[in-house]
Parts: sequence; structure tokens; C-alpha cells
Amino acid sequence: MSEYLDIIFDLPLKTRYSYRRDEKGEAATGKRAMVPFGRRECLGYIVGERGEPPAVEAGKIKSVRRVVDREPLFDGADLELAEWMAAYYLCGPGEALAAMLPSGRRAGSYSSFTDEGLETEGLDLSGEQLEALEGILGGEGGNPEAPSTAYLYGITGSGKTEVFLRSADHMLKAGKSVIYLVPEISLTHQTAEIIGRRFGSAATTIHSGMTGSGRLTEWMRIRRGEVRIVVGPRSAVFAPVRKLGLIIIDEEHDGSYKSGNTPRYHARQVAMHRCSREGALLLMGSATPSAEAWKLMESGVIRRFNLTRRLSGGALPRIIPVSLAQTEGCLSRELKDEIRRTAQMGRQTILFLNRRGFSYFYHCRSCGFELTCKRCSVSLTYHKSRGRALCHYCGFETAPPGACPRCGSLEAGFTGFGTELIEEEVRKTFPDLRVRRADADTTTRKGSLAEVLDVFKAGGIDILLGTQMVAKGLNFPGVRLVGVVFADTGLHMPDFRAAERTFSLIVQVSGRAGRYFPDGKVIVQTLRPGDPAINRACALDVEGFFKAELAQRAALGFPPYSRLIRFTLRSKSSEKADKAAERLAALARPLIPADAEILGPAECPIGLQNGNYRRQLLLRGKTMGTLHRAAAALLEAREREREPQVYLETDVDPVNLL
DNA sequence: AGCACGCCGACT
DNA sequence: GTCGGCGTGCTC
Repeated sequence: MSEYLDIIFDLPLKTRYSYRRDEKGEAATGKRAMVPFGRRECLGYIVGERGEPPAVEAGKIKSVRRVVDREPLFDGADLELAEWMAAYYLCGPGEALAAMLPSGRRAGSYSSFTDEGLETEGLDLSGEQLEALEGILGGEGGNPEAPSTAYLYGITGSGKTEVFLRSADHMLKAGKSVIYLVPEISLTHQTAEIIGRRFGSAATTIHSGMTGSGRLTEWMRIRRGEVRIVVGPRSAVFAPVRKLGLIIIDEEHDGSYKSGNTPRYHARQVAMHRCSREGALLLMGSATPSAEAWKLMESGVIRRFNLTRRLSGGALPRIIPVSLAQTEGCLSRELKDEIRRTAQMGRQTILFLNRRGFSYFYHCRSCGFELTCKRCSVSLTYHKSRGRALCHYCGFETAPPGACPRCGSLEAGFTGFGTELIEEEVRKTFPDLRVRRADADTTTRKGSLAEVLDVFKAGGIDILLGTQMVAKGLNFPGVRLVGVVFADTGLHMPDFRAAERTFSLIVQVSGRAGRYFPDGKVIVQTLRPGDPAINRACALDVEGFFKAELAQRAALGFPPYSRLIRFTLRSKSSEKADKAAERLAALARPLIPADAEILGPAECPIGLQNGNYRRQLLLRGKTMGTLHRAAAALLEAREREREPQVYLETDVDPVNLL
């Protein structure tokens, strides 16, 4: 009966293409097929079947080569989700579908647990935990048929995981399925192990590193309802579980929930959409929520549950901000003393270096003045080639002052820190201690990070120098001291989320110290000892931080008080990039509604990457609806006049503005 | 995104 | 005289 199949591709195309099907065939929707497309063979997704030929010349219609799958990979609900994603993230529906499916892109591989779950119950819950659990599962009016969004806000070590597990258990017992999201890399494995022990063969993990021949198999098991709890990183939000009852987002603030390539979806956004669509509960948790989540909690849209006490006897560490202003080099007297003392006690130190790279910011050694944009309140970045300081949001530029504009001191200028420098100094200062570095550069080989961490755990390292990767959720009982070498790095990023990231990083990192002893210590080195974000982090004052931060965001009109869509232009030629950016802005101007505006075009904070010159244009508006319409119209207008050798990337709700 | 078709410069 | 640059248009 249905002689034709409608197919979409993992390409930036909106169009569905119709093909004559091979045989009469059985149901094909939801399967993949190899088809001739242009002058090549492509794998496409069958999204529909039709009896009538499509409205194109009959001669153009080609035939399906072969249908690849025996069973469908996706159903109508999945397709609907893909279509929603395409509209929301301004990509092709096929691209969205490809990101959702296990075979598409690098969506990760799946592996199941074989043993039966044995540890059905964990420890007894504390009063706080119990109260939170009841509140979460009860819903506002105690109505489980109208679930909502809940947030478990609790300090590190306060037992969020156990509440997550109990919530999951509750849903499983009610016959529903659960998706449990964890940040990429470090946490996946630990959590997967716990879940595997607890729920046995009803559970599955998705880990992103491995490749397996049977990775579709687990996907199919989930679809058939044989697996009812799935643990994994952001792509696991698409797991095709039956009767979705709950999505858990652990460490909700974590940046890895936002995809770095097209479609640049945010797992939290997708989870919200899925949950409201499928009538499921969304449960997030963190010690340092994102500003977005915090605002929603304040306004009551998200129900908040607090965990305020650390379990397992560990006290919160003392967090001490230390000024670097008078320090030669990068290790303060206080930090050196404390490292020595810690080593003498036979315990360990983690020195935390946040991201390296281009933190060249204008700083006065005398009065601490820093050069920022008046309009955007982000650091101005020095541009060597032209000798100017620029704002990467609005494009404002100025000549860098020779003397400090505030106090007139000549000890002012652009400075920055590098990781190699720090490592060298640490080794020189402590020649007798065992020092190891664990960052992206030194641990590129798979398993080499795990090796370093194992050695560290076994006590074979005195000082671990690490980046983000050691900050997340890892527990090392031997650690007494955590040193944040230069807390300001994040603050100097020309990004309106700089303070939020810095704050959350310090709080998260401090959670690594003294988890099992009462004498944990954290030293936070900074050039801005008076900085409110740093001070509030040291005081673990999350409420105070967000009160100030949200007021600031509101005043400057940044998220969560507005929405953003970012367009990035890339080209080998800086002239072409500039021209394309100007052209894009010109196209955008007449399309922008009254309640929205264009920021830029400006050079991206990372203005040259891999030989590509990068420019950006931001669309900012009160609501996403009007922004979406403008952005869609802009993309359509641009399609008509192609810019050669210039690539355009679209990012809805950008998290990183680098 | 690919991939071919097509129209202008320096090479066996 | 051709090889090859990359601009532009299409893919059922």
C-alpha cells in the first residue's frame, strides 16, 4: 500500500526526501536506510510512509537501497522530540535525531549490568533526607499524577545521592522508568557502579568513551522496557525508556550538560521538555545551582529541598582567602607553609589550577584596579596586534592606559598565569615532595588519568596539580589541603558567567578537602581579596552570592533575566570573517523586534582558533519566542546569500561565550 | 554537509 | 592549448 518512504538526513536540511521502497516490505518508520542522495549513498532516517507519490517530478524519485534495521530505532514520540529540538536549537530535524540515537555521531556506547541487584537499601536516611524525599515524591498537593520539578540543594557530602537513589527506587516500584544524568568523565563511573549494585540488570550505563559492536542492543533493550533505569551523561537524556517517571540531573550546574556541537542542546532543557511532555518528575541537585535554577527556585517554579548537614562525620573545611598582591611568583607564604605542614602530617595536597590559557587582563599592582567594559561589566582583553583593549560582547575598544586610571600608579598592565610556570615553581619549592600533574595535556591517553588518581589514592603522590577533572565529585580520604592557585582566572574570562563559575568552582573544590577528618583546609589565592564572589565562596554563602549576582544580571540584562542566541562566524581569513559578521548584523537589524537587540558584531574572546578567525553576534531578548522567530528569519535570509569560506554556528542559550 | 558543474589563471 | 582554482546550486 504505502509505496514511498519519507527520509531525513544528518545534514542541516529541513526537507524530507521521498523514496520508492524496495519491496512491499513491512513497517519501516523508525528504521534507518541506505539511499542514493545526490551523487552519493547516505544513511537516512525513515520518518514516514506514504501511498501517494511526493509532489516532485516522477523521474527524480529514486529507490531505497536497503533498510538497515530489523526493528525501529525511534518512534513518533522520539520524532516529535527531534522536531522540537530542531525548532528550539535551530538545526535540521535529522541532525537532532542523529544526536538522539546511539548510532548517530558520538552518542556513546551502552553496557548493561548482569548481576541481580543485591543491596536493595542503603543506609538509613537522616531526618533532612527523609523530609526531602517525602517532599519530592509527594508533589505540591501530594498529587503524583501531576509531577513537577524539584531541586535538591545541599552541601557536598550531605547525602544527595541517597535521596536520588530512593526517588529512583520509588519510581521503579511504581512501574515507571528513570533516567539518571551525571556530568561527563569522572562521575559517570562511580554513580554507574552504585546504581548497578542497587538495581542490577534493570539498569544500564552509557559511557561516552568506549565503542562496542552491541551498542544498539542496549538501546533496543531500553526501548522494549527491559531496562528501566539508565545512567549516563547528557546524551542519556534521550534514552527511550518506557513510561518515563523521573529524570535526575546530578550536579545540575555542570557545564558538560550543554553540548559542544550541533545541535547544541542543553540536557536540562531537553529534560524539562521531556518531563512536561511525558508527565514525569524532574529532580535536579547540586551544592552550587546554576543561576537559572536558583531564580526558578526563588520564584517557586521549582520546589527546593535543602540538605544542610554533612554526613559521615566530616566537618566543612576552613576556607581562607589569601592575597597574592605582595607575592613574588605564584605560591603565597601561607600556601607554602600549609603544604609543608600537610606533608609533615603524612597527608596530601591538591593544587587546583583552573583553566590555563589566555587570561591576560589589566591589573594595577598598587590599588587592584581592573579594566572592564562599562556596558557589559566583563574584563577587557588585550589585543596584541593592534595594541588595544577590547570588549568581546559589544565590541567597545580603548587604548590600554599606561598608568592606572584610578591611582596613577605605573605598576599597572596586562598580566596572566600559565600552568607550566606553576608546576615549575612547585617542584622548585618542594624538591623532596612527589608532584604530579593531571590535566588535559598530560592525560590525553585513555586511562592515564585513572592511573594518576589511583597512585594518588594509594598515597604515592604528595601534591597533585590538577585542573577541572580533579574537582568533580572525587573523594580522596588522604587529602587535607586544597589550594586554589589563582581563583581569579575565571573572573577574568570575558564572560558574564565568570563570577558564577568562579564561585561554584571554589565551593566544589573545597568539598574535596577533609571529607573524613575535621581538619580540612582550603587556601584560595587571589589578586582580589575583596571580591564578593570569592569571599562568598570562602564563606560558603550561596544565598548571599546569588542575591548579589542575580541583581547584577538583572541590571545588565543578562540571563536568567534575558535569553540569548549566539552566532559564531569562522573563517581562515580575518577580512572574510569581519565582512560576514557585518553582513549578518545588517541582515539581522530589520528582523529584530522591539523587545530584543543585537550585541556586536565583535571578535570572539578566543578570536583565533586553529587558524580560524572568529566573530560573534548575539541576539538578546526578553523571551525565547520572539528571539526564535528573529533568528529563524535571519538564518533563512542568510541562506539566500552564501558567504564562501565562512562557517556559521548557531547556539541557542549559549553557556560558553568564548 | 558533500559533491559536481562551470567559468577564469599558470603550466606539462 | 589543458589542469585546476573555488563560486554556486542541488540533493527525492
